[in-house]
Amino acid sequence: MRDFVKKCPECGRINLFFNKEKGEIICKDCGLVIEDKMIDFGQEWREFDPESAEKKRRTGAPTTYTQFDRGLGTEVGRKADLYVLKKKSKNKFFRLRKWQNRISTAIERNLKLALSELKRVSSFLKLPKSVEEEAARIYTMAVQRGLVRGRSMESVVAGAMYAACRRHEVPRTLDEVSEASGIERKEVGRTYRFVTRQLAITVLPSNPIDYIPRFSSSLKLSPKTQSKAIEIVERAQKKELTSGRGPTGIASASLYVAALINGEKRTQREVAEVGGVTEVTIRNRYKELLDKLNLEEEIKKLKKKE
DNA sequence: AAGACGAAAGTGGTTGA
DNA sequence: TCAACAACTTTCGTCTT
Repeated sequence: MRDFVKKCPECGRINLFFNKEKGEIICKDCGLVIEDKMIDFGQEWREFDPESAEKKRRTGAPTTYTQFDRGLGTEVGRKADLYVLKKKSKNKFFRLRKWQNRISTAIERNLKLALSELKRVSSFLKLPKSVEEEAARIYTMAVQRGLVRGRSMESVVAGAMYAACRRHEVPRTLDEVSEASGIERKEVGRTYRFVTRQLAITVLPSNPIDYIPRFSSSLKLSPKTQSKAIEIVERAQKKELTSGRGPTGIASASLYVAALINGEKRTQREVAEVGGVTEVTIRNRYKELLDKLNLEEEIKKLKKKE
């Protein structure tokens, strides 16, 4: 599943992540999508003559959730079409168009607005297209179920974004989504929970490891330290030190320890900053890690060298 | 003087009666 | 619906480098 191919052209790091199901390669560091839409273009049928080929083809324009009507909308014609109609059908034409407009204005206009907001937030967070699609899908379902009532459109968009990130294993913290969307963190969390519950969307508890590449690069730590941190998290997970704890806290503390071991010390303050947790949390996790993982030896070794 | 440490009180959310 | 509870935060005083 995890395949390290080459360097990311954007940030030069090697955190490329190949996802076969979604058909794309993304950089876990900066979110750049390197390869997208890796579809198998082959046909699964054979054409013998033009006639039967026509019957077998069944592709049209691709559908997408980031277009308010999935690119499938039907429009009741414009005035240009009118002159070919007779009087009776003219009335019908106007009636139909009136209804068309009514329906459009209600749901679709809201969707249009929301999706442009969604795109804004998504590009701010540098998210791959597949996540944006997912968020759009979630938002669309939320609208259809009337879950937006009583909530601001922006907050539901933010909640959908957050959920989509989690489902695609490229988690952003609540703080990051909050910053990108201009919605309070509490509110993002609230709508996220509400929406996922109402739509019965299952979201796996996020893995601390998913946060490490990004935190690591904001702290400008070496790849060596980064893999050390991942190793620490994995060891912690085996000892069940991670359940029930906030994943960002664990990721941050692991990075802090890893940096310490490799002599790239960062202050608790700095690590806490990028991890979106407080120093106290770092300290608590840090202490647990030292206690249960006997990392003291490694740190002592380092001290002797100096 | 800055960073690390830890105690204590407060916050928002989950859970179980 | 309410109270108990766990995780995390805020704040602040003390210790270490």
